[in-house]
Amino acid sequence: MLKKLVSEGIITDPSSAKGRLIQAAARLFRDKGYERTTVRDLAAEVGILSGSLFHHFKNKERILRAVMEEAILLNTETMRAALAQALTPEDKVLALIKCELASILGDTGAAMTVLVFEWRSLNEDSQQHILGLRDIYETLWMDALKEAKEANLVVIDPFILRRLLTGALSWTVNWYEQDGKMDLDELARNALSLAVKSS
Amino acid sequence: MLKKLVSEGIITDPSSAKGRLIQAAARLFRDKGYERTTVRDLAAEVGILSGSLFHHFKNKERILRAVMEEAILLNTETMRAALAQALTPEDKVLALIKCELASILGDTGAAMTVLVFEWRSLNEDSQQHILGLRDIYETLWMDALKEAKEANLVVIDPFILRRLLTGALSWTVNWYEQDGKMDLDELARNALSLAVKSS
DNA sequence: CTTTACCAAGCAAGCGCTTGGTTTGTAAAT
DNA sequence: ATTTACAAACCAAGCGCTTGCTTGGTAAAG
Repeated sequence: MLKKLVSEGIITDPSSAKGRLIQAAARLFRDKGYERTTVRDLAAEVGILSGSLFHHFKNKERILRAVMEEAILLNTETMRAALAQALTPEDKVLALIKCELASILGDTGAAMTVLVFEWRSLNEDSQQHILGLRDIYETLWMDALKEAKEANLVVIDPFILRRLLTGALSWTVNWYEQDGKMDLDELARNALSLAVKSS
Repeated sequence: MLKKLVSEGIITDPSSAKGRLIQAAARLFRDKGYERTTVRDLAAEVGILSGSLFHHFKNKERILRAVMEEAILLNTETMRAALAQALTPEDKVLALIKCELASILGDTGAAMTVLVFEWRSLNEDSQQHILGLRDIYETLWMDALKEAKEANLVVIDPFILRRLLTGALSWTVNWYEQDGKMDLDELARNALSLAVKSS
């Protein structure tokens, strides 16, 4: 999945200098916040001087944008693949919940957290750009929830449900412990029980 | 409610210079973020020079702390008052949901948003201090949810449920429109339907 | 011999905060 | 009623530091 996207030029190779920079930026932006992270912090993390950053990105904000963009693109593809395996409407919703939790709590977690918490630091153009990518992602969700609604699995309006779910799932980053007693699948089932009536 | 807390010295009078400063800070911190808001922005908003801020607060971080502290104190009292009126376990949960939504989407919304999004900008001491105030607030929630669980209104573990709900409700600040077709009560009922089985 | 990736040095602007002094509000003393 | 005393609120100026970013040049790779 990742390899395919890299070879297609959609996502930067994580082993390249630029790719390592994006990953380091995701971690730093999550841990210290975008504003509190200096270009010197960023450069030190990948072993270069601060001025050299601007060979790869024209300014600091573009680094933030790249972090967010690659996270969305990767997770949209992951979700599409998972949906292809799911059969029933309930399976699809569960698959989406699992994917979203995995993206938030797994490898791309730093970038996803940045996507949620550092939105304001993007300029108008970048916000518009990322918003476009998010629309694709959100369409996958809405299609699945509408289908669940038609199957009477869901009582609330799908739009409202999606938004309440977005909050509930995003927030897990603030409390869920990867090594605790509850594994990701159980968390996903708990979240599903909020959304659907049966099961 | 507010008057009582002001007269008891728990909350700063919003019409005083310091009070207006706290309210302006809440708005600016929400709209631009804490780091992006300068002490000059802050001072201009209340019509003084930047240096004069430090007569009221010893540093910028203390302003952030005051914003958060007063929001929690006020909303804890509001919740306590609402709980006193609720009879059944389901009523209590609905009352808490309404209170939390009102605090996020109403007058104290700016401060509550800051509380969620600017946590990292507090120093260690302040985080500890605010955490203590949050514990009181959260205890009210946990008592109500445990009661609902015992009454078989709730299937999930109350701790997990509270955390999923926290996210779902906090997130409303990013999409709910005050003047849209759905009023706060209907939103609250939708949120309740996530949490409890009946109704 | 051109392109890519970096370094070395530093600039201009903006930041939080300090300092010393002036105004304003308040209340007791005359 | 006027004066005296004092603290609270604010101004004017600017210091020391950090910030994102630029510039001109070098090393290495193909």
